[in-house]
Amino acid sequence: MESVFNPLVQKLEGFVALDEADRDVLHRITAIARDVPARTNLAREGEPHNDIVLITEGIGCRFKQRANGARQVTAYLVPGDTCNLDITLLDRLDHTIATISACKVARIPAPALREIMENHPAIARALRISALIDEATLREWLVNIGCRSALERIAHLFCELLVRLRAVGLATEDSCDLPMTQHELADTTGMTTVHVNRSLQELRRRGLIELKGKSLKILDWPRLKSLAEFKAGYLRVEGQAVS
Amino acid sequence: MESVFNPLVQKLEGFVALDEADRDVLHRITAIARDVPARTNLAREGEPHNDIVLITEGIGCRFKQRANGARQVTAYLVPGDTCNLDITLLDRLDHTIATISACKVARIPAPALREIMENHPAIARALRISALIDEATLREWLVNIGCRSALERIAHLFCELLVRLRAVGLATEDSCDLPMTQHELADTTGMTTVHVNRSLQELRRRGLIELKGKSLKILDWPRLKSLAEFKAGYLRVEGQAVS
DNA sequence: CGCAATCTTGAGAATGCTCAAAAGTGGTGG
DNA sequence: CCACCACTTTTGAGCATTCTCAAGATTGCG
Repeated sequence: MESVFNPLVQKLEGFVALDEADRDVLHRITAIARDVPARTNLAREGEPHNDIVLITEGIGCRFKQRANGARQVTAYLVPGDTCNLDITLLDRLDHTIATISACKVARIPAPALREIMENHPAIARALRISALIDEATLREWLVNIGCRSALERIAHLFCELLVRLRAVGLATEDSCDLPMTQHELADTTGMTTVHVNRSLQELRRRGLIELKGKSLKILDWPRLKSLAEFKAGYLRVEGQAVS
Repeated sequence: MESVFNPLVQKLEGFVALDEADRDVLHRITAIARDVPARTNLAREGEPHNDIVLITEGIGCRFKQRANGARQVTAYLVPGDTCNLDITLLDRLDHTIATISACKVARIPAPALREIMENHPAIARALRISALIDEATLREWLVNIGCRSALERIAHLFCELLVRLRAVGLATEDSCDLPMTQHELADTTGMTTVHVNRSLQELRRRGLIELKGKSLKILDWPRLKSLAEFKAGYLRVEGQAVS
């Protein structure tokens, strides 16, 4: 029963070698995941919270909101992603965590996670690496919004998403689910919905991508990658056929 | 001799209670800081590196650079700031760390820091909190560039800088050093130098700030703060007269 | 004192935004 | 099973913010 597909195990094994006991613990954590509908807050800005959130299915996000309603998505959470390792060190959350699509979410009490990290150094190490990658991703997003044109931003986001989903076995060589709306893509890339729409059309017109319903297919990876100036290094996913 | 001004001690004491031994270790770390000229790289993107960098005087930054030369500053480092706590977990750096003004910089070998963190739990805890705040600041910068107008971005950056420098005793109630050029402010806020210049003039015209040489004075904190929609919470500096 | 970097100004252009409305899509209840 | 409604995507037109290019003024360092 332990050989069930598990994005968390797959992700962490990309960073460290896990033994049977490690995998066991991770399977047990993953097993407590519960269904959460799309567009549901998992933890709200300003609130204290005590659980570490782990996504095992679906896509979630972190975001901050301005008084005028403007929203900035600061991260996408894909299966295998956890949030807020050191959460007990801060009293309140500075941002909101929510689902985008319907998800399965495990909530791990902070003391339980601490115990796991103490007893399983490989897991602890892998989770710390994971947190560093999340931070590097955040920096790359800043570069994306700060230095790239609208077209490049979308292209870069799609490259990143595909690589991350492939790393946990949730994408084929060239396609993956894309559950977010154009409005959410706009909130992610610092653009308006209208301009996201026109940029998507331009990417399609150039034969770089195909969008069918909620599914993204990359038709020309080399050109998309080069347009976005995408270098996957910051994601630390080795062994990607096309990196 | 231990009562010498020490921004690292001052910063960490804002998060946890330190005992004499803790302070002692921090003073010893700080003492090894050496002079580094302005505009000097401390660690380069793509290179492995084994030292934790600590700024004790001056202002530094992290940045990433695109092939076309475009640069995105992803963080400012003020005295008391360290970088890359868990550095040994990743083989190479995803960004460059450099000085902006002339700095004093201590380089702490990773094993030495690990030992300190093991023997001084209060320091370990404070440094972890510090790392979380750095990440929260990164998120706030993403909001800044993604959601705010040119004028608001500069205003927000100035608010943040003043609060951070006050927290380590390096700013008066309303003014601080501002060693970065308008070109560097542009690379920070995702704008062009020309537009930074015009935005600064507008802030001056509105009576919000005063810039003399490399010194920034905030003339109307309430209005500047409200223009930028600045909420200092993410910086976790309590006890600020004007937060 | 002179040179290089920084700051400032001007004018025209482009990227991306606003507002508005139409077309398409999917889910729900009757 | 259909109809309706809300949400999402698409399109158009005009406009604003910000960029580009270029040159002149100022500052500070050697």
